[in-house]
Amino acid sequence: MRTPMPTPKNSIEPLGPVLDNNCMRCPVREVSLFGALPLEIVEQLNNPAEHQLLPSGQVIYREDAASDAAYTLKDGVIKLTRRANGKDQILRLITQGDVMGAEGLLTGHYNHTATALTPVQVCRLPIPVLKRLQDEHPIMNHALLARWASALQQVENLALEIGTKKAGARLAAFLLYWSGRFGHEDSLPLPLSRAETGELLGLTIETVSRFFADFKRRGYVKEKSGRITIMDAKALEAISQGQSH
Amino acid sequence: MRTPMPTPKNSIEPLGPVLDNNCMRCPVREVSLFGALPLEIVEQLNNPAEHQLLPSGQVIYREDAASDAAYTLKDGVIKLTRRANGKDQILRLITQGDVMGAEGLLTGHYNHTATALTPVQVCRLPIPVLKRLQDEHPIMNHALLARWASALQQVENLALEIGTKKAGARLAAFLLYWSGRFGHEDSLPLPLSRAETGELLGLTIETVSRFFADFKRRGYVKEKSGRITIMDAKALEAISQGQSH
DNA sequence: CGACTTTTTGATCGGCCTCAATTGCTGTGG
DNA sequence: CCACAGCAATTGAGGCCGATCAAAAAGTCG
Repeated sequence: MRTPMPTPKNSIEPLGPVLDNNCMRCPVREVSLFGALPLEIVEQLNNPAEHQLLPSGQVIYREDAASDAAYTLKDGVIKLTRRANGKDQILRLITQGDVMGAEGLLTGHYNHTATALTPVQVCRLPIPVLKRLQDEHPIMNHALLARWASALQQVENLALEIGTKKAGARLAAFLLYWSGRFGHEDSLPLPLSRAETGELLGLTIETVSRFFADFKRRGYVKEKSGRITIMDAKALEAISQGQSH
Repeated sequence: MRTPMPTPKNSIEPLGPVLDNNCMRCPVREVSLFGALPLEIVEQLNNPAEHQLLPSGQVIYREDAASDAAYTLKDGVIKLTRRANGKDQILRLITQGDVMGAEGLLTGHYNHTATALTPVQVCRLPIPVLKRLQDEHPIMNHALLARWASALQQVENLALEIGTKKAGARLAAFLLYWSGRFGHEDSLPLPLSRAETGELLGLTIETVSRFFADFKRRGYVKEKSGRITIMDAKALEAISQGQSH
């Protein structure tokens, strides 16, 4: 259902089967769970079959399904959603280096549905392997703890936004937050449709579209084929704090 | 505000009557972080000064303050809030056996303001002690991980509720959730004011009051001096799923 | 009992949703 | 290269839900 994107965007390069499956050369190894592990352990882990290139729109796992693996995202963007009352709520956006699905370690099933918003490269980590690493390398627990804490903070921020701010302020805050993840570039990918942005912020397509269009009209943001540029962060900042008009 | 609190803040000194400060006899030891520890370690930990009895309304720590300790709640209810746009959002309700403030382990500061909603008994755990336990007893990390995962799920549920449901459904869902925590009793304490319920659910005092009054009129709930009884869980369940009227 | 706070109820307003139609974009096939 | 189909995004009109403003009623505690 995805694919407004003409280009694979963030992909390191290959569409094709040519993946670099060597953990030692993994571009996100240091920031990943394995950053904490000794190099020789990482070498043992090397299992080409566990590296996957998936197309945009692909569902990687589903809410309530039995969990067999956690994933580290090497490239692309993934949404984690849960469904209530027939409505989907995006609870987290996964970007490069993030871990997802690790809740399977504790509960045995996934808490979300994970869907690729762009073509993605993921590293699949079977739960039993993760369990073993956890036992053999206590340091791994620190890494997991840090991941969990970061996830908790993200969701708390989301609840705070949705619970306290109105539509325009939520959208402005989200754009600023998102730009913070790609701060090094002038323009940044925004692989969320209006519908998905709404599912994240607890708004309808139309409301998101209206405020987005408004921001563009005022020159606060530019948008072109799935990429945006923040033109006036100050203004967005003010709006996100409720000083509208 | 809650009860006007005559007392200072983090006073080590227990105000009330003599507490049973022995960890070995602690009613929540098995469910607490210490449940994982060998008994002889727990004995060493025994430090009477770290057990506190605090009055309702007491602020235990504040958002952004440097964190010196985590806490286990032995008895009572505590709200964890964050502030945005001048509005408070309750992000979690802490009940017996829950741990709070452990984020200080990783970030060095608290992510919320913790306020007692009832008189509470807490067990104070200095961060350095926790760090040491973490190093010396890797099993402790499992306990922490489980706590973090549970907190994450709670907040995700909150975000899901606020993001996808309307007022009446949110309130009904909350009442059911809350009754789930005191399932063994027929009537259960609800130590949240209408204002606080609103801060949790992203609603105003008046909206909460209106729906609450409505539920009572219909006989779905009874309320008497801070305690409620769920009379018709089925009906509330239906409402929480959007099948109103 | 009397002062204060909290809750309830009413009336009105505004923001966001809903329904509906138009415009714009992207990829496809003639 | 253009026409067209199929979506996504935009824009408009109207209605409902919940916020806001205001006041009365009920509960709490000295």
